[in-house]
Amino acid sequence: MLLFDKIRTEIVNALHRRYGKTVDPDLITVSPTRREFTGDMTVVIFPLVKELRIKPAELGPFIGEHLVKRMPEVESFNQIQGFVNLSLTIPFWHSFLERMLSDNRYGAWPKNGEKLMIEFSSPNTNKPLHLGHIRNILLGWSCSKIVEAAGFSVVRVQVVNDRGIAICKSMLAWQQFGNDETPDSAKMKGDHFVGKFYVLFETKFAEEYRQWQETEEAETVWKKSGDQNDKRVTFFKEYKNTYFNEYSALGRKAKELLQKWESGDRNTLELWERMNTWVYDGFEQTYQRLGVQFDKLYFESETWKLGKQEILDGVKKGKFYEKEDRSVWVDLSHIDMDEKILLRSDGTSVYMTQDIGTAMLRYRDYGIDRMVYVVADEQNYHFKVLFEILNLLDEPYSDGLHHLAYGMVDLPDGKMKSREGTVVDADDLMDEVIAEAKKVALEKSDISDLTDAGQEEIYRTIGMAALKFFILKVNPQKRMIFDPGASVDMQGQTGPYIQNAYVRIRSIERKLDDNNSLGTYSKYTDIQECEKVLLNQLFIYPEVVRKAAADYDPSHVAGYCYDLAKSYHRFYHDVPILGADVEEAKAFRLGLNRGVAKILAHGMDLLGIEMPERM
RNA sequence: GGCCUCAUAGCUCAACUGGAUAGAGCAGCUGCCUUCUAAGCAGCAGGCUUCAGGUUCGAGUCCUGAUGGGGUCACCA
Repeated sequence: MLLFDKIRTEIVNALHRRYGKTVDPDLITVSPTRREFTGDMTVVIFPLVKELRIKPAELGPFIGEHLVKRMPEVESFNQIQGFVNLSLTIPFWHSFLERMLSDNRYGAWPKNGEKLMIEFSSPNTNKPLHLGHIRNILLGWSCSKIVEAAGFSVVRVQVVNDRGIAICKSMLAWQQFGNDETPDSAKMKGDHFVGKFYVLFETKFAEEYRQWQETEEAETVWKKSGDQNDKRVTFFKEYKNTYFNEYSALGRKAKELLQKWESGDRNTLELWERMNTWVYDGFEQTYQRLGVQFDKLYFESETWKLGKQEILDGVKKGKFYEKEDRSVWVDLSHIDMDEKILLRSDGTSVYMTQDIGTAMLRYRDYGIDRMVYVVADEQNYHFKVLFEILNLLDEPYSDGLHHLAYGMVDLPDGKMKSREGTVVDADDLMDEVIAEAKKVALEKSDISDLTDAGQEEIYRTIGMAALKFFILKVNPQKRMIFDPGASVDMQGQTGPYIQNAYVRIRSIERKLDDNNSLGTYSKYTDIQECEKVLLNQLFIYPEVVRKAAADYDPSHVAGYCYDLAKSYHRFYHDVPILGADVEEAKAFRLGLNRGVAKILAHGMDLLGIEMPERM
């Protein structure tokens, strides 16, 4: 922020002139003054004390007096130990408010000329989206908005995992037990419909496996395993994968389908396309309800063969090496990492191969400077390796790679497990929060003069705000516990609480006369504590955006919006706005009113949350 | 077991990246609606920041170790 930098520069110059030493501006921390002290900006001078070997009792007054003298914005200062608190002048705050009200881009930073691609969502096409995806999608979307506000051009993409054994399982189950049913005939959302067959496959397979365990063949396998320390049940639990690959009839058929798909069998491809289309229809509805869009979809069915050529080129350049069995590896032991396989001995690709190819393809498509992957933290190592490899290959964007790793979402009683049916479905969840919002609204609010559609729209807005805010307020890195009960809370540190502040503002605005002018407040000097707090917070906003973008962390914005709303509620409670005793106070408070509304709406938009006019 | 990561009020989360007396919400208890939307405001209570050392003017934050969660160590994705 400009003022912060100005203060730092002034101090550096003054110290240089007085003591003949040039100090690093980064040594000087300038931050908003904590509420319990008087002042607006605080300079921490401890580091300077150390550097210059001058007592705080001498250095503090010197810096304070200098800033008061040299900066017209600085009115006075006080010092407590190593903290110099600066108070800014009232004209400064007046002109700030005027500036932020008239600047319709306030909060956003100028274009920085860089292009950033962000990948999020990236679902499999065999199951509907669940709570884990929701965290991913909300994070991805919000980050994309935040970095956009911080000056980047943004490309939003997802990689759709539309191939592989999983979708083949759904296809097989549909062929065998589907009776030509379709989402229409079953009156189901497409993704749920396909997911139903995936589950059906797993059920049938589990049944088959259980029966097989009674056979002599199974008995022989068990005895041969030699691992008699384990219990029989434990053994077969772990043996499941091997069974699928070597003995299971269903497993064999599913793998046959996969082979047919890979060899381009027409019937298989048709079915595959048909079922995937159902799934996309379903996903699209979910994305729309979540309010997110993508600029480009990359499909694994199109990218899975990419990367192989680059790997072979890399071998020629000596970046990778081939083992005796012709598999290709990269050696990262020089940076304390393992060897990693890049091509199988039969020459086929692995996940890493494909990711390398996809990265290159994206660069060709868009010429990006930065690439952000929103993927759960269980894949930390994978991305570490991927980035090292792209680095090794001297890819032009390799300095701008970032894995936005977020923690998994747990339920109050533990992990979500599909096997135990504890997975929280995305669509159900949205239905629930909206229903809850409606319930609460029917108790507390009076919007009955609106049309039914208008009312429903408000319930939707409030419910979605509760859900989104509940998820985004948590630091992405951290594992979070999702308590369904708490997620529909509408009081306290919640989305609806913030919306309520906005609605109060809008209600006041509506009561204003048609001439939208606020009146002049330049004579208003008796700024109240609760007003000062709002000014300070509005002033900080661009810095919050910058920091959230630098950290790829929407929780900074969420926390900020909550704090601002809280300060507003207090302001609203403590001072009359329309009924202010003097004209300039009314004008000033209306200005604050409007400024807060503007920033709340802007900040919440960065979180992908809409603001209602009434609630 | 190796590596990575997390641990803050009963619960869910903050703490401007090393700064002032660690803050919010929920849950519990008290007050405040004839006045701009009470989905609000104010107050009470709740803490040896998991433990033990270290670094320095100063540590929830950095270093070492311990304990306890989670992740990852596939020619799976």
